[in-house]
This record gives sequence, C-alpha cells and structure tokens, in this order.
Amino acid sequence: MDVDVNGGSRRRTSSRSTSSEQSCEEDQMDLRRGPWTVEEDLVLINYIANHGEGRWNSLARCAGLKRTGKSCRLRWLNYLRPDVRRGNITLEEQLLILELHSRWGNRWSKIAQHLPGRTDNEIKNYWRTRVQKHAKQLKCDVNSKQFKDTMRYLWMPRLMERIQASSATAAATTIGVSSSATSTTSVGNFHRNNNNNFPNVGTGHDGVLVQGVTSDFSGHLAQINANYTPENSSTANSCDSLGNQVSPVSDLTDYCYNLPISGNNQNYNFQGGQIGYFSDSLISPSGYFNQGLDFNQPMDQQSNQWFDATANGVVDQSENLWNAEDIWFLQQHFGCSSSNNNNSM
DNA sequence: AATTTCCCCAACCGCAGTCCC
DNA sequence: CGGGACTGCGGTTGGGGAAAT
Repeated sequence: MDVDVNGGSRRRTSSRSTSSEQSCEEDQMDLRRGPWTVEEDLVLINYIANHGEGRWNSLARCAGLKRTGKSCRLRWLNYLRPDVRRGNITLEEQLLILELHSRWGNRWSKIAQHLPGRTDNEIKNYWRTRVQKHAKQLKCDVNSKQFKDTMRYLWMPRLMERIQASSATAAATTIGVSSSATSTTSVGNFHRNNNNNFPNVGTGHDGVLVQGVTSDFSGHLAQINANYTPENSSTANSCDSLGNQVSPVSDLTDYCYNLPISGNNQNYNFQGGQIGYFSDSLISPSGYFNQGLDFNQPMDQQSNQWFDATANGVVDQSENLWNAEDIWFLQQHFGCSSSNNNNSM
C-alpha cells in the first residue's frame, strides 16, 4: 500500500516542474476515462519500470497516457503493481480484516497495510460485498453493536477454527497422519505472545492501545499469522488459470458448525476448535448467553419449524455466512431476523 | 433461448492533507 | 503565509458476467 511510511513519500524531491515535464504538458488534452486497455497498461508499466513511480500527473503526461495522474496511480497501485496479490481473500486475511476493522473502522488503507499485496480498494470491496451483505441478511446495521458482537463471537471464532482445522489437516497430511478437525490443537490454549513475528497485530502496533478482548484476540491472530505468508497459507494452496492464488474456502459460508453449546453462560464451547477462551479473555456480550435457554436441548426440538425450513434449502447454506443453527442462535439472542429466504439487497 | 436481476470489482469522484513556490 | 499543485483516502458508481426467471 502506498502510505507515508516515513512521512516522506509525498515529499517532492525536486522542483515542481522541470523542463522535461513542461515539454510533456501539451499532451494532456482529451483525457481518457473508463477501463484501461492492454496498450495503456503496457505503457504505464514500461514507463514506471524506466522512471519509477510518483509524480503521477507528470508521469501520465510524459508517458503519453491520456489519463489523469490519479487514474494512473490507481491503475498502478490496484492492478499493475507486481506485488499486488490477486485471488480470493483467504481465511487468515478475512480474520485479519474483521479484527482490524473492529479496531479502526473504515480505515481501509490502514487495514491494507497489514495485508501484504492487498489494496485498500480490494478490502473495501470485500467488506461492502461480503460483510455488509450478511449484515443485511441479518437485518442488522453493520455498525451496530449486535452485528459487531456477532462478528466477534461467532464469525471470528469460526474463522479461527477453520484456520486451525485446515492447519491441522495440512500438518497431518505433511507428516502422513490422517487427521480430523477435532485436532488436539486448542484455540483456547492460545495466549498472547508478544514474541510472535507478526509485528503488526496485538502488540500495540501503530500506537494503538490493544487491550481486553482485542488484545487477547489479537494474540490469537498473531499466532495464526506468525507463520503466515501468502505462499504458505494453508488456504491459499490452489491457483486460478492465471496462476493467482485462490483460496479453496475463501468465504464464510460452507462450514458446518456444531452447536449446541455448553450451558455455561460464558464458557461457550464450540465443537471442533475449543473456544474456551471466551470465559477468560473475551467478554461475553451482555446477556447474550444468559437468557435461560437450554443449550443442551437439541436445536431442532427448539425450533422445529424454522429449522425444517432452513434444512429444506430455503436457506442456502453454501452461500451464507450463517448456517441454520447460527441463524436460530442469532434470532434467539440478538433479535436479528434472518432474511435468507428473501433478498434484502 | 431470451430477458431480468443480482453481484462483484475496477474506476471515478470529492475532499482533506501535504508540499513547494 | 497564502495559494496552487499534487497525493492519498474513503465513498460511490456503473459495466460486465453470473444466476435466476
């Protein structure tokens, strides 16, 4: 991401308008807009390869591109730059986006700094198309506490569990041992590790005070990301036709999550990865687990009618963040009603 | 098969911040 | 110090492909 890492990238190192730049200025008439052509891309790539980036307005003129400097900059940074990472957002990246967005809000460029190769535009699009869509499905405002808690207590733990599961599977595969998602790896055993080598999260990076829920969760993130690179991501192990990495499970959709849950109000154990850290490090959303529900009662006995409807495919579980049990849970605890059988977009 | 609707994402726009003259 | 030029950021739009009807 293009940021003022040292406060100096915007600093002009030469006088505003050199003679060579001025000689180019007559080329700036009838500016083009809209999609870039292959020829334009090549011109821009070649010019930057020879002259470097920056000074976008003069670059556009001198390269002979009938584009604004802003357009050239955007095209380069979001598409042509060699280190732009293409393909689906991986689970790790999704988790990181959710975590960082919960901390910083719509600071896309800042979030993008922590996802190498991803652009602010891409993250922004991801958020708008995926996250906000699910908020609408739940008829929650994406900025509401309800939805944020939903992300924190359902979505993010789920992501972590999926990452754990795929990591365990990959590891077992590597050593030739069959494995299942019920690995002995316990998410609940994660603890803040300030020695992690993922420096950007969980350790007060950027002057952000990381504490409480965020702190501990960031510790988990740090663990997850300590060994993460785009190359070794457990979920980025396939490629599309262009050779770009594509996550086989890039969305929060198809995972069958196993409730019911422990009846303890805050010791909220999910099958699979053990999410016992809720009781220690995460603050239970007020009252969410404390409404007298019998979690030990089978889900389908509690909500037969609705469950049947979802099980019959009214809810497209392959494309929804929330499976039937989740939505039931959300209805019970958050007052969010599912709109999966319609489209509120 | 044709049409409509939905969804994704590249690109644009406006604004604010920064730098230099 | 003010103003113009430039850059970067976040919000928004619209084209095109996919899915649904």
